[in-house]
Amino acid sequence: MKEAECSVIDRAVERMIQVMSNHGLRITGQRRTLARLFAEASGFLSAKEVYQSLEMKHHGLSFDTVYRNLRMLQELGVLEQFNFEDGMKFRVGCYGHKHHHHHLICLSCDHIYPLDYCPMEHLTNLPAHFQVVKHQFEIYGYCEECQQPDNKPLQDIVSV
Amino acid sequence: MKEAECSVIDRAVERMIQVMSNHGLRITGQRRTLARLFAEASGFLSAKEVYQSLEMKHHGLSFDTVYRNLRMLQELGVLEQFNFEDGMKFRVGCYGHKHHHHHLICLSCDHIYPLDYCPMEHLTNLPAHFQVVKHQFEIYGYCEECQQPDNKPLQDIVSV
DNA sequence: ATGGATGCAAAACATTTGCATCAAT
DNA sequence: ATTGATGCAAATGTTTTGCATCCAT
Repeated sequence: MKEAECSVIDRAVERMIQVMSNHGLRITGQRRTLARLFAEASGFLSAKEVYQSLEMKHHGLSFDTVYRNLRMLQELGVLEQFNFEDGMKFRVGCYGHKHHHHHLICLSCDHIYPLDYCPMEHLTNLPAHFQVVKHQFEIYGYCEECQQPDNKPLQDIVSV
Repeated sequence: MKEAECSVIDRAVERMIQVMSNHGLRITGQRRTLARLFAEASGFLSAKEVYQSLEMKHHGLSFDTVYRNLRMLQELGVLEQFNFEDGMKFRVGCYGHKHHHHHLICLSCDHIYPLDYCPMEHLTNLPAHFQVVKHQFEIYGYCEECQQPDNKPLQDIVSV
């Protein structure tokens, strides 16, 4: 990893730690590792993936601590939380990214690809009195490596 | 309920039952009630809601039967399945509707409002080699009745 | 030293599976 | 009568909670 990238990540880590500290929370080793994990992560992480990653450095780690810290970081606005096909996942919030974007998700290998398109920017006929808080836009399918002719969904072959 | 609507629903029920029958599945009383429930439902239903609804007519109903039948109908393409904020929900598939659409979901009262806009129709820069199977687009916020100034998400008041 | 963070155990909740029985075909 | 559908119980997986202990402040 290049030095420039390191300092970007380091700054992201410090920013997350600062938020926790500003809120009177204590900076434990696990929270430091957790912050670094998300600063370095390119995409979304599930609670299980976070656990498995932290557990390498912190033996005897328990799942509830992971959940508690994920929830805490989400409530502080540091992490974003989204329901995917296979469960809840987390990533650093929007302002930690260059810009807002969405994702193509491969149903076969679970890889996530960024999509530089946001439907909210193009949406015209939104009802006037709905106060938008957030939105979710995900495209599911098969990436180049995983494309197979027999990956066709069942709907296409059922006659109704 | 008007007669015309009844027959539309009746036809929807018969169509669903026909699909099950065509696949060699047996038409039990519960499956008949289940088909009618979804034919009459306007929006999405959770497994729990389905259970509670069926349980009124079928005493001693068990949850696993509900799950088995929901999964079966989803695999047959009769039902669509989506992960919402508060868990998995089901509704009759697209072709059972007038046309494809998305939803505005109220975070306060859980009501779902249709949105006649599909981002896939306007999407221009989709990577060439991604084979799209399905997509998800939901807007979360507060509907007219539920709007409150203090419904602001935490992110807006946290300085990072 | 104080109070928040942790690990442990156990609870809560949603979903799935094995198996004996029951009922649609 | 055959075989799939059901109810029951128990297992599984995920997330939460209570509590004693530990450690960052």
